[in-house]
Amino acid sequence: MPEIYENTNFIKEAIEEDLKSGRFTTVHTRFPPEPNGYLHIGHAKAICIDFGMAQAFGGKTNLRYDDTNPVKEDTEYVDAIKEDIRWLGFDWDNREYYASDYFEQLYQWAEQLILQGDAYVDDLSPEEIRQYRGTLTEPGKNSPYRDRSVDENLDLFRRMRNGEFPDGARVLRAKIDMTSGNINMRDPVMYRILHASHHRTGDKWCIYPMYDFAHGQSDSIEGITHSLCDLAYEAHRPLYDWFVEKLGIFHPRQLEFSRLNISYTILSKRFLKLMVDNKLVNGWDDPRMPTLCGMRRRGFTSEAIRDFIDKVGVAKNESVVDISLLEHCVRDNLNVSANRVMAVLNPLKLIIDNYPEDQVEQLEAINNPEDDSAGKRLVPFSKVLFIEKDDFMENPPKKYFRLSPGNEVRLRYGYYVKCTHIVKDDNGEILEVHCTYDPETRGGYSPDGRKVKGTIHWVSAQHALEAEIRLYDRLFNTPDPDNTEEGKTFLDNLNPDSLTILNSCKVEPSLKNSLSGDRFQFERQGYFCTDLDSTQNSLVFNRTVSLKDSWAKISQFS
RNA sequence: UGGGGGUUCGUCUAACGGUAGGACAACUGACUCUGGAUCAGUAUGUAGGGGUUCGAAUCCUCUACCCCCAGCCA
Repeated sequence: MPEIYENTNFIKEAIEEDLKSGRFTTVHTRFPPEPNGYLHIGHAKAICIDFGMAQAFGGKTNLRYDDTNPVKEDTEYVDAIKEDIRWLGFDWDNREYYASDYFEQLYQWAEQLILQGDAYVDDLSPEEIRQYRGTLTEPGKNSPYRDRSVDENLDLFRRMRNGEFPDGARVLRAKIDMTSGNINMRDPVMYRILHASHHRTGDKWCIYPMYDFAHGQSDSIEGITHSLCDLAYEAHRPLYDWFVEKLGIFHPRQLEFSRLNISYTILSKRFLKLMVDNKLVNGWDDPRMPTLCGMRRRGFTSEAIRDFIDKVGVAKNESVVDISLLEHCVRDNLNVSANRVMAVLNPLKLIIDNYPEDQVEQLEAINNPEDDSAGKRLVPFSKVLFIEKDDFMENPPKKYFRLSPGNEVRLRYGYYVKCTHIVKDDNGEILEVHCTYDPETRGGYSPDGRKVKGTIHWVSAQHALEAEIRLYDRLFNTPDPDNTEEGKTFLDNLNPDSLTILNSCKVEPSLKNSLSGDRFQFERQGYFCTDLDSTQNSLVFNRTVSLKDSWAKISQFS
């Protein structure tokens, strides 16, 4: 498992104190996803914290599905979630649990609370319960069914289990305090009637526990010492504590941290699902999605994501992390791990007039200057090449170091070439750039020591492979997509240019056998990976992230 | 105008009564066969007011602002 969380944070400090004080002697955490959707990078933060904290103290982490609501959950998600956690680099050994494993125990505990006079069956309708609950500023009032006898409660609850009542007819409630300032303590619902088939227990149950009655006790059963969750559950902690205290069972400690937010990004299962369902993106694993499967397909490495989560830190401040930090982490990781390769996205023909017609040279190129062990490769060179359209300008501005009439540049790993003239079509569009090369500069060095300012990449026309290249950009064009004016939604902030498909790109022949998931740096362009759709005869690459481009910055000011 | 949290460079995050530090972003410059990478440097911050103290981001107090809670969701 990856090393993570060498940095300190308030949770780590709290755990240290607990160990020191003897409140706990070991550290055991859990990651509790609900199997109702795909994991996104917000979950990655929780995963890294849950597993990372346990690991920091030599403890364990359980995977536990929080599957208490059969109408929303599906086994489809169970496997996807496991795959994503493993991909991220974490392992729960054989400790794969389900809240539904504990349904019988939870039921018994519910009866115990009834026997203790701490729970009652309520016949109020959902609407009435809402009314009786009061508001944020007014206390609630007791249900007329609140003072039923233990025997009656027990009888009714057993009949709820037996399926004698329709959905919504009754609920089991904790008897706490209808006047509490904390609305969660105003006799919260423990069980509801749901005649629905559960993905694991099938039709065995028609009553299902609520989150609040399931989570803490599940933690307790598993011996979880530190139950780490997001700030939303802070107001539920008194209830969490209340249940385990009343039941007299092992009492884990719940600690809350702020969830991850990223600029130009939406991290809401509901919104992500909306985009998938409305085909605004091509599925959960669309490379533009912040889902782990989407990011994986995009070419992100799990190392980069873990590094990002680590750099973001753990605190209680509600914060929005700049997406540029994520991009930095991806570049940082890919820079040292991805092999370099030459690819021309928008081809322009470059003809070397003084190069022998049928000659082909194999030029040596370095695979990764950051990693000697990556070795070298040979790239074929010939008279007719493709270069990037952007790398030629007929009337260049100042500080443009690339090819232009009369100017000399270096073809990477190749020769110095000097532009002599261009050929245009009737519309004035440049068809060919002609140049001459200096045979003395093979490999990219000149014996007379003269310097060229620019180095451009190229692909030999007769050896080039055709490829489709998908350019991805941020999905939204505003930093806070969900913050919209009246009458608009986050969908109005979708970036119409988040996907650009380039169809006749030219890539060097070494890419012929690349496999889905392979990552490369296309020199001077960015990091790319071979897409799932790619085949040997029809190559497809995704742009993971562009390289930092200081020319773009210079040119935008001139 | 109930309850619970929060507020430190543009953005995240440290500092636990003793020089406000790091990362990303930005801007200089150096170097470079990727206008990449790397290196060096610059600027920017304790929400506000009182108080305690030799000394306060840190302790006390008042104020302001932000977030969460009124699902038979999690």
